[in-house]
Amino acid sequence: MDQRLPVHGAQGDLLRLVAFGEAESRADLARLSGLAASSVSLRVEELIEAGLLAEEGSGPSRGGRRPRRLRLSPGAGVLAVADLGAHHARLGLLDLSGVPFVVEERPCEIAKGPGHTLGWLADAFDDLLAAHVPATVPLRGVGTGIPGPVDPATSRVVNPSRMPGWNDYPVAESLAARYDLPILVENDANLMAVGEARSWPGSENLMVLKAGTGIGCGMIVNGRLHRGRGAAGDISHVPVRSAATVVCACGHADCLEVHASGAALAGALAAAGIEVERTADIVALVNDAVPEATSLVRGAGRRIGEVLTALVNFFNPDVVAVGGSLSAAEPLVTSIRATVYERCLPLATRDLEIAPARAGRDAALLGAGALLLDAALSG
Amino acid sequence: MDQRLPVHGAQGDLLRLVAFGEAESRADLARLSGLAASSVSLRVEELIEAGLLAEEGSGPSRGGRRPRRLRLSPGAGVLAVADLGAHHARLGLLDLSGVPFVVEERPCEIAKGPGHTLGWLADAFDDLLAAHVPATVPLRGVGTGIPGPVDPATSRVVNPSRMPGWNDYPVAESLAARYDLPILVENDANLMAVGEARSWPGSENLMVLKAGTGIGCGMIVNGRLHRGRGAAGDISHVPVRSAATVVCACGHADCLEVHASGAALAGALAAAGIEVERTADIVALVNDAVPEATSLVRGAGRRIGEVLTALVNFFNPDVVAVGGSLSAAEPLVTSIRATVYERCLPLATRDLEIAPARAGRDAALLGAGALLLDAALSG
DNA sequence: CGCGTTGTCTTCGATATCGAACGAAGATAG
DNA sequence: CTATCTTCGTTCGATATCGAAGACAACGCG
Repeated sequence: MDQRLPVHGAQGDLLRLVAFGEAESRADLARLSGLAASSVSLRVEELIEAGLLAEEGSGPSRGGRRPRRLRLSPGAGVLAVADLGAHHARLGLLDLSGVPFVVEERPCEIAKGPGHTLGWLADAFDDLLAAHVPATVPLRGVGTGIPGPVDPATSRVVNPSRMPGWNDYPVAESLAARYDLPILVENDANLMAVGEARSWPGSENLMVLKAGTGIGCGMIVNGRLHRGRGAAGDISHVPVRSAATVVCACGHADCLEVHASGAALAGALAAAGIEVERTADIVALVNDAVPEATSLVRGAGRRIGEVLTALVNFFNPDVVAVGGSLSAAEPLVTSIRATVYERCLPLATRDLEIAPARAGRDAALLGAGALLLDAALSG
Repeated sequence: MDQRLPVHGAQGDLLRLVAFGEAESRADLARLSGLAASSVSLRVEELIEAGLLAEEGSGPSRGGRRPRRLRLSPGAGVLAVADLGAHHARLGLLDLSGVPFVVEERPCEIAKGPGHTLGWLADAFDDLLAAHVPATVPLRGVGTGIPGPVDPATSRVVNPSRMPGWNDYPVAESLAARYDLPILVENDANLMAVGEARSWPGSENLMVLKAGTGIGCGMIVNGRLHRGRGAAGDISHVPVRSAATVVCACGHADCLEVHASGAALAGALAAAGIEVERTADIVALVNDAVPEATSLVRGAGRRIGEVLTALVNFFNPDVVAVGGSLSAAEPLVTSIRATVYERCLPLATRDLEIAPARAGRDAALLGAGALLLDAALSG
């Protein structure tokens, strides 16, 4: 059941082009890969031989002979990916195009520690695989998102604020012990950014904001995830202006997180006598036009926009995509946009799009799939 | 005198490795380029044939046969580069390793407009070439830094704040009309960042601050300059907290520039009855321990540090290098460092170095050389 | 001084890629 | 329906890269 993809050299690039939907024929592949048409034919032949690609009828003519359409072979393999949250995990099985064919959400307490959680996760994967994947179809990679910083050099969790027991735990090694496969461990906001980036073709530089219970951000530079030393994108503790001084768990005052996160809004609503349990409840209140909630969300948007102003001037992205559960509240995006456009350099906002995220709830799973495929297809 | 480098394919990579001092022998080249030793020998042979490389004695043995040391041929060519400022231009001639062998500073009023300035620049280049370069040595590239935003797609100046008449002027085309060669036009802070980056081997992600009369910043991501859409790095109009409200030329209040630039400090000193002409005078005052000057520079450092806090958390670089004429005032770097370390996430500052720039006054010229070589050697 | 070791560079056959030419299959026009 | 053009895919000789083996050159040690 466990085996690495038997690809070498240019084969990986070709497979990737087909998997990501960029190429559908040998001619497409030749154009996009830069290889000679003859070389493409040879490689494709090998990939079909290996059971990874399949020919499937013919495509539409573009004025000449019809192309013979190429697809990933359905039996080529699957990826198992997850997005771990504080109390829930989102699990998915993807085909080698990175398209999910099963997605489930299961309760899971990350605070129970890494040993317990990762064991549970692997069991859940095995469970899903047994239920939805024939034994003949091999598992090709395993990946998970983590709600905390991940050191890209070691794939260990570092200084997580809400994951007791996880600090410096070798997550990737733990999974590798159970699966002899490419393993991916990455911060959840980063995965979301990668997934979201695929919904913005043509844009090479993106900021993807995750506004939920907490605030996270992922950064795509030149089409690739920027990790820095593992902390990149963490804007939750940037100081913001505010009338009242609120101290954050990090020890500093007036971090963005204590003024604009879903948790902070829930607190403020509670102080106003409105109890909410989860961030989705806040969105519901806004959609019901409860003035306190709307006003609070607007304020959060302005605070976030203030922070983004500096970042947009500095990074000058093509797109700022706003995702996370709180982004379903329309005033959030609106007020972020207003603040950034008002205060940024015209040059920086000239071609800037600030918009709700497009990739939906599975963005992180899609991102995990994309990164896993990248890893598997360049080996 | 004008001809493009006659290199194709892998030759460029090899030449680059020798030029940048990373390889000194065929064996080095084989290791670093990933090519087979036999292929390297062939390519090197061709490059020697073409007069670009030369063998120069033998290097030190590492336990076996001595390597035959490779160097760029002295007659291989030169690059002409400049860094245009408001009232001065710094001009240099570089060999193909990017090492300057002539550097001059000449007065030049950029406000006279692009036609005049670029004509003057080309005359100055011709002048320098005639004086220092034999006619047999060809010019291989021309580049210049500009104190304003440059659109990377078109190499035109866009919305420059202090360059009347330059808006949307096709600088690269204008130079190309006079030189049939690779042409480089880039923002001055970006060039400085590229030059500085070469002084930090091993660091892939850098922020390079240029603190002078104005405030600029360049960003190196993954070892390469990040341009965004041409505005990346422009932090001069990020709002900062301040007691007094000062309106900036951009129309907004309390931009970093009006509180922390050399120009702003000069203004504040004048208000205190101390007249200064140039930023260097401020540095002199600080070094003479004039309390008003030192205090103002400290304040500027804190303001800059505040802005950097958000950027460092977000970008998570390996190095923040502080350059520009004002950086010679030691309290500036000290107070930037103190502010950033105090307020940033520990994870983001764990491996962060905040230090004075290492590349010196020619950083921008070095950067221009590096980018020109990159361009010339990948064609 | 001889000899094994280590590292550098070249020779040469094996292999992979390229690119031009060709055949296949369909669109378009008269 | 035929002629012509376009695109797709394959065949095949020319070319470039590779990699193993060997020649070369210096060092260290007995």
